[in-house]
Amino acid sequence: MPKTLPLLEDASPICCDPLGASATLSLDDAMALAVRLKALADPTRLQLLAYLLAQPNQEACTCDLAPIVKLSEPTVSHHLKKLETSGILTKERHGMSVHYRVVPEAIHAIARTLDAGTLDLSGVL
Amino acid sequence: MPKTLPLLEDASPICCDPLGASATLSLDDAMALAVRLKALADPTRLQLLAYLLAQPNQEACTCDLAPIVKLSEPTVSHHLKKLETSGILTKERHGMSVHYRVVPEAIHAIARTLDAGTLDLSGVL
DNA sequence: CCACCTTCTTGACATATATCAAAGAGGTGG
DNA sequence: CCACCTCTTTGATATATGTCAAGAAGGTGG
Repeated sequence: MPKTLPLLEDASPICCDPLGASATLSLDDAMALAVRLKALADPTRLQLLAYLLAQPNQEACTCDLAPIVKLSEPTVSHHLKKLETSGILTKERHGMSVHYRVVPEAIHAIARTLDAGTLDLSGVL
Repeated sequence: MPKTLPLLEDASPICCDPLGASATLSLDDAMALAVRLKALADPTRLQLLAYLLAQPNQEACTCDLAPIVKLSEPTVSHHLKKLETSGILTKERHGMSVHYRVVPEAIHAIARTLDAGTLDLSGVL
């Protein structure tokens, strides 16, 4: 008999109803959205993205992007890869250099999900 | 004489113009936006937020939120604090319990910044 | 094939983050 | 004041992430 009043042995706090109902956002969906937001949630990547958005065709090569953020090229390459694998950029070889281009729909889809008021994921997955 | 052809000793790659011009997004601005996006970029916090958004007044107490994500209360408290210090939630004591409430304008401002096409920060800072 | 340019991968390291158990802080009610 | 409830802080730990140097990979041009 460890406690003075066992009361509800298992759990169930008193302050509020269980209502463990609707998870509203499954863990899978939450992780999928989090991956995309994580890709954006870094100052370096935001600077790279802002630069790309400001270019005529929203594209640039790595050698243009590295000086912008004043980091080593391997580091910039790492960031660009993260943006690419999240679907925010596409990459394309042009001769020796590689051009990264913005995928505006990807950013739009994330913005719309946030603005929907319910974190609805339709259109993002 | 380490190299066969020194050429351009300092730097300046050949592939593209320097054009180191417009940074388009200052490091300060990029960090400010990154802090807000980082607050959202976690599956647990997205689930908490989705639950709050689905509540009548977009608010709930910690004891409601912990069972939703199946994590310990200290951990949930940590996540809620991160959302609060990013301006995405507000907190308010009601007797023994603490109620967290969504600040829709904060989420809206982030969504608008992403959707603007230039990562313009007006309205977010 | 060789020298060179651009980009990427690997390995190493420091920092940041998510998580929990234990203890503290704030509040209610006998 | 004391027992209890709710929530947060602290300390510890494991994992993830950002960064660079060094070297590899892909491509161009003599």
